[in-house]
Amino acid sequence: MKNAMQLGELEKQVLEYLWKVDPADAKQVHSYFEKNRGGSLNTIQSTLDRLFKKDLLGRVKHGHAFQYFPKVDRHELIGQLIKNVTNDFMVEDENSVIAAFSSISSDLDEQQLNKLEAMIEAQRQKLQKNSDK
Amino acid sequence: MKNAMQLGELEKQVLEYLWKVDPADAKQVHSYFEKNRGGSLNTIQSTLDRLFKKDLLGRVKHGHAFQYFPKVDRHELIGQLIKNVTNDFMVEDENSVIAAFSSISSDLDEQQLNKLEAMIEAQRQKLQKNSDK
DNA sequence: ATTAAAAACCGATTGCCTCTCGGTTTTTGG
DNA sequence: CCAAAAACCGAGAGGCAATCGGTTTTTAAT
Repeated sequence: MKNAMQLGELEKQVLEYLWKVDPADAKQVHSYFEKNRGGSLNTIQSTLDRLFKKDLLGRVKHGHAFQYFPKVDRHELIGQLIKNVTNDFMVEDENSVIAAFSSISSDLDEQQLNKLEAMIEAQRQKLQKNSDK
Repeated sequence: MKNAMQLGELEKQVLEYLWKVDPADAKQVHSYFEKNRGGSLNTIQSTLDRLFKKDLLGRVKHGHAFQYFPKVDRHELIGQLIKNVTNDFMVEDENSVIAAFSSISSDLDEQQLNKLEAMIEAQRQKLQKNSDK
C-alpha cells in the first residue's frame, strides 16, 4: 500500500463493494454499479486496475477474467489513511494521533466512551501478552 | 472549515508556519519559505488566499497588508481530517472515532494508552457537568 | 487631493490525478 | 485455429494545487 495515496469516489465505492463481495470480476462489479450510477465496463476496469496498482487489490485469473479481491481490510486502510493525514502534521515529541483524538472526543457520548475504554483495555492485554514471551 | 477538503503540500507548510508565527503577512511568510524552497511572493499570496477561502485562516488588514492567522488549531484540523477519511468508510452502527481507534490501536504503547484514558476521563467529566444543569 | 509604492486581485499555465470510454491487442475456451 | 471475451492502451474532460505575470485597488506620504 502506497503512502500518501488519494482515493477517488468510485474507488472508495468499489473497495466497499469488494469488502462485501470477495472476490469479484469486473463484470460483476460493473453490473452492481450500473443500476445506481451507470458507467461503462471499461470505467470499472480501469478503476479496478488503479486500485490494483495502488496495491489495495489483488487479482488472480480465473477462467476468462481476473478475480479482484481486497488486499487490506477496512480498518487497515482507515488506519493508513489516518497516518497519511496525520504524519504531515507531526512534530518532534508530540503524538499527533493521540492529540487528535482529544479534539474528536468532544463528540463522544457515554456509550462510545465505554466502548473506547474497552478497546484500550483490550490493547493493554495484547501488549501484556507480547512482553511475556 | 469545509468538509472533505484537500490540502496541498505548500498549504500544510504555511499552516505549520502560522501556528508558530501568528499572525503574519504574505511578505513574512514568503521570506520564511524563500530560503528553503523558493517560490514567488505571488505563490504565497494565492496559497494564503486558498487557505482563507477554505476558512482555515482569518485575516485582518493591518497597515499595508493583510495579517493572516489560523482559524483552527492543529488538533482541530487533524481531528477534522481524520473524520473526513473515516466518514467515507463508515458502515451502519459504527462510529468513525471507534473505527479510527481500532485501526491504529495496534501502534499504541502503554503511555499512549494512558493518555487516551485520561482524555476519556476528561470527556466524562464534561458530560457529567452538562447533565447537572 | 495627487501620486508613487505596495499589496491584493485576476487569470492563465502547468502538472497531477480520477473518471470516462473507444479502440486495439492479448488471452482463452471450444 | 478461431471467435468471443477480457485486458490493455491512450486520449480527453474535469478538478485542484502550485506557479507567476500583469492589472487593479488600496494605502500612506507629500
